[in-house]
Amino acid sequence: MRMTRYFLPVLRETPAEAQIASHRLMLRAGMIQQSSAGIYSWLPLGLRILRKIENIVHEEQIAAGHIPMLMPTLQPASLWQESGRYDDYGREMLRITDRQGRKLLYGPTNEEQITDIFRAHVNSYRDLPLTLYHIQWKFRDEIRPRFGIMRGREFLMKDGYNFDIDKAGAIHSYNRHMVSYLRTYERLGLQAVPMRADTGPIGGNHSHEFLVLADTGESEVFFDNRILGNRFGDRKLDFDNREECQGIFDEWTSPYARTDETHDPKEFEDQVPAEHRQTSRAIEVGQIFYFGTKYSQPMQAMVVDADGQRTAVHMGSHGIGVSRLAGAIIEASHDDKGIIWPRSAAPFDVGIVNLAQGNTATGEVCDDLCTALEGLGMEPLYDDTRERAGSKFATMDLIGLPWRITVGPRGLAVGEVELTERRSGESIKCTPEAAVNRLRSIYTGQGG
RNA sequence: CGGGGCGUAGCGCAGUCUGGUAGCGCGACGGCUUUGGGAGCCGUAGGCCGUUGGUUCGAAUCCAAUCGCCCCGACCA
Repeated sequence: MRMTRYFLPVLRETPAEAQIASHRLMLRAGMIQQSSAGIYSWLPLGLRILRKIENIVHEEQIAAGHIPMLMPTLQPASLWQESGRYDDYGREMLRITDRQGRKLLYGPTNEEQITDIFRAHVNSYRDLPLTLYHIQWKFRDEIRPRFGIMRGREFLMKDGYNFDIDKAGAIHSYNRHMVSYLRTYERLGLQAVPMRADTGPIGGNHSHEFLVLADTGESEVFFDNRILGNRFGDRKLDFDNREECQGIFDEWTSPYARTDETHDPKEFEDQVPAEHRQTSRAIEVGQIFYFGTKYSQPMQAMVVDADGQRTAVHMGSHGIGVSRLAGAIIEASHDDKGIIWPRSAAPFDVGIVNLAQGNTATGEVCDDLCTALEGLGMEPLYDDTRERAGSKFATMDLIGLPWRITVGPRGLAVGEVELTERRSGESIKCTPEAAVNRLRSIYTGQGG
């Protein structure tokens, strides 16, 4: 992508309303623009990041055997009256009346909607287990939206719903979600710690939240810091194997880890040696619930079991805040110059900086680099503007692409460009071909 | 919703107390000189001072209402 043909409205100064790093940097990097309180437009760069995160979430859900679909943003009030939540949910629910006087609401979550779909089509235990999910915009009319997209009113969330014949099956679904979420966060370069949580308005009696440690987080958390060494890594796993999933679940949930809602100071002291007790602020980036028959019972989502008896299905729901993850990654990965994207979420893979726009030699090399990188399936962002070097570097640092190739007349005179890693700031000087090869080996593990 | 604050050019702000024809920096645009870490000089464009009503000869400034936004708290992906 050539920058002169792109839309990248970066800001040199920080808008006054932005208090935390992610909000500041998202505005400055031209990722988002506020529309009204807690509601944002996603500008082209921001959209790319959102899509990258979404894709990873999709891949991990599908790997776990979950099935994608899409439900609407607007739901009929009648479904929520059936579950009893139309009155319970309170003022966070945005209620809308259409021209016919029908009551609608902008969905804050989709338990009712999915249960309605399920009960219309599934009648037998033979069709279970089933887990459906979607990634869709949600609206919660927060009392006080803040911190940019971290606590927006409109936000993009992946929410999944499992249907199982009994509690044991639903607990396996719960564990499977735990594993799929751990893998998702790890791919995004985040260390998210599962912590025992309250169930809130979703209800139920079994829930974990996933928290990314960050000073600007809204939650206070208490945990055994030995859990920070846990990595999923590249281990293989059969998601249908209950023991394997339970093993991963146990591995990640046996160390003490609680949010302030469930924290018990006495248990903390009893279970965790003083040198491992840690307290921190953290950002909640996901939550999983098992709630049994809370919705299936009132909404009559029944199947016939192996004995021919009609029985309410056991359900759970599972959410990852996709738009919030964009902010959480920035909170966890930035410096005073700007964002540092992990490769998996970066809007472009590499930035190409032409230091002498208009110079035939540098122009040709930059064009060739773009062609070569695109040929390898990478996405370069080519700064072909007439800005000065300092300004171009500052922009690249701000938007945080993992790699930068700098092409200038001085280096080209000896046949060299410069390949710089954003995270470490380390540079090597090499031929353009060598730079491409280096990136190829990093991105595909091939060549050299 | 309780408490605090703010709406003046695309962005950051001054001017408001003490009423008198709207200013600075950055950015944009044009020219010249520069050109490997946010250049220099000269010039240009851009504002119903959030909105409505009032006081006044005169309102960004005083008064009232209203809309919006931000921060702290209770709620949440």
